[in-house]
Amino acid sequence: MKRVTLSDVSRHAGVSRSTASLVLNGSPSVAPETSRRVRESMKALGYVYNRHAAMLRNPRSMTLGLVVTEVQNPYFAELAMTLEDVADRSNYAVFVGYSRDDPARQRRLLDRFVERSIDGLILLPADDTEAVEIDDLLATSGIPLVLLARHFNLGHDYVGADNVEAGRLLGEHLRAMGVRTVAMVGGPQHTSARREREEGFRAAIAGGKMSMIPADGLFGEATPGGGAEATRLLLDRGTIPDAIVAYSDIVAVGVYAELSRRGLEPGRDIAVGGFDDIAGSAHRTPPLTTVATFPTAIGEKCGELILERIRQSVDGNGGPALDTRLYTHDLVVPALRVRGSTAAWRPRR
Amino acid sequence: MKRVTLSDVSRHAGVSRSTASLVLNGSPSVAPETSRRVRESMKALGYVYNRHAAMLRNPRSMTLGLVVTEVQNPYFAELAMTLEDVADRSNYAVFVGYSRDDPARQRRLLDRFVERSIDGLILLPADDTEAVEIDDLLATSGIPLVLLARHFNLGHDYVGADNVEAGRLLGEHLRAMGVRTVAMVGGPQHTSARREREEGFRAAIAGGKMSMIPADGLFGEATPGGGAEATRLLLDRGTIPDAIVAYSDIVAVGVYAELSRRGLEPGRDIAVGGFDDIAGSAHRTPPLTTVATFPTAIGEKCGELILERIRQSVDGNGGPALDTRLYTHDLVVPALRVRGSTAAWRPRR
DNA sequence: TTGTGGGGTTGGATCGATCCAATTCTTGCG
DNA sequence: CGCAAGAATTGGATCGATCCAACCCCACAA
Repeated sequence: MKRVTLSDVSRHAGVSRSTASLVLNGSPSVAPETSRRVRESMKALGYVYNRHAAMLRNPRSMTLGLVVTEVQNPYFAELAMTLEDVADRSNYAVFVGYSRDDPARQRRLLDRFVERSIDGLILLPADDTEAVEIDDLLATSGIPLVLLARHFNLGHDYVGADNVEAGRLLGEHLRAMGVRTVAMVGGPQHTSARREREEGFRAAIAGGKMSMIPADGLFGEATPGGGAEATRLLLDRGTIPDAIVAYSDIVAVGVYAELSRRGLEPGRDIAVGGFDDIAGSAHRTPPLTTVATFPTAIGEKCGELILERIRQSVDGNGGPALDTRLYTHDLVVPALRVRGSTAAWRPRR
Repeated sequence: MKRVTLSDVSRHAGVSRSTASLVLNGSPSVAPETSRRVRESMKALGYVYNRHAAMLRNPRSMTLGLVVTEVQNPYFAELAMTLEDVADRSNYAVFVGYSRDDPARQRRLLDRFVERSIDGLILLPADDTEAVEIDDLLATSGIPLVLLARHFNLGHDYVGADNVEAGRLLGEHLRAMGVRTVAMVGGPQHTSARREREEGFRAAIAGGKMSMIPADGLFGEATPGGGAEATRLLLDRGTIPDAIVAYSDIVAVGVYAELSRRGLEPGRDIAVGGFDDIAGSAHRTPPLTTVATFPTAIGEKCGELILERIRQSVDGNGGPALDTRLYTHDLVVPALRVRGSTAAWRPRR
């Protein structure tokens, strides 16, 4: 019934507690033979390491915190899974929390994680996150932070897609296709990702013959339902654009649905574009033109970056370098995937 | 730079450490006025609770472990998110790990969680999980376990869909539609879910005029790609069945794609059915007939059950009741959703 | 022979909150 | 007035691993 402790192990192996501890941490100063004996005793007694006890003396918890808004969107799911991969490789455990775009809940999660002394935090910030709050929470606790996929200011490390470039790619493509009127639908209004995609898109079509239908009221949840709803509102306004750009592929699912419901065929009557290139997009009918944003690469880089920051905060003993240090902003280069949803479209004469 | 401790707080408030601790734990025996003062000192000094220190004396870590295979599948994503909801409500933090259907990785995750003394574990077991291994890991550590969505034997608590019933519902529907030949495609071969869905389906069509095409080799990843691949293999065999039953809605995405690629229209040339009723399914073209399996309800019940077991293991001080206790097997009742992918289909004369 | 150095090992103090038994302070009652 | 009962508070021991300075032992050089 009682837990096996390191003392039990050391007694069984005929050494001191200290030596057993050194064995655990793979110290080179312990004799191979001793190490073997201790390791055997551990197995024999069924010893399990008590990380909580260790943590009282040791600054490293080997634990990361990951807060994302949700994971129904396969794009976020891939980010989360990749980050867990990186953590797994480096023997970290991961606390996860879903903010559901609610800053209060996000705050609660962060408190809970800090209480458990995570070594580093990866945050995909909720819409309307109060930057200050996050800032001083982490400043006082000294926990390194990397922002993921969205950012609220540039005073933090950040890894995400180059959304401006992504918007530009899609804009240029549609322009080359001869699209004249276009609307952007869906997506959380105040996020950097939404803003940047639109910004890049506008830049690409600026000065041309293409015009953009104002997006007022066409924002919404990044879900199939949100996409269908926004499309409904758009088409109810009376004019039918040449093309619809969905905030993301998951939103495009709803765009397709609403078009079909009205007897419009996506890709023939209206060109449709998306962002992210999630697993299903190539398998839609018609296959969806989209801008791949490589969540696996983003997750990978984000994971490596937080591990790097943790290393620095430990051996650089958190000096004042923090203030003057240049933050890393890693923007992963997107790639256009032209498929049937735009390729088959022809301008009306 | 130094961490604020409970001693600091108590000194500041002019009480003893013990009293401050009592305040933290909301003991009724401390005077309201004292409590207020201590709480103020905490705020003033910026105290953060150190759960690791507490854990040395206190058996509860207020932390759960959740291991699922993956989360790209929105069905699993919903399970994970709902479980995190329940945990959040009860002030638990959640360790998460993705086994990717790899038993070795699953084992590694569990070790990592046990080391950090989780209070309870929720496991969506990997394909080919060694039951014994899990059993004695948890037996020696005394951590309560609830299996989720899949089970490997009945000697554990389990919450999932009633997959047999789900299969039966879809089988009866197709039978009523006049389907004569049908194939089931996709899904991980050795899981209880796959087996049970097929079992229920077969039971429903037994004795009728309907025949099932053997599924040898038609298993695979539960992804759009896996569904497309299995459908390709099936159709390459030469005969075209009246209906295809996808292991899950996410697999059905691939089935649709492969049919379209061959010029077959899902819902008209071949009826298609799925399982789970994920968010996109109602928005496909044609909308997908499926059996809803209510991941939110399952996650909810699963979360409540593990919390219940934790409560029992604490105050029932882990007596021998464990051996004779009856395990809970909670099967959530599924519901058929008839949509265009079968409703529009008509038998060839 | 004595001194030096280093590989290997050790005891004791320590991290920060909790538990327990003991203590002080009130209040009420015979 | 004395004493019991309860309310509120407290000091010290404790959980289990880590850190640190000290130590032992033996080889080797002066």
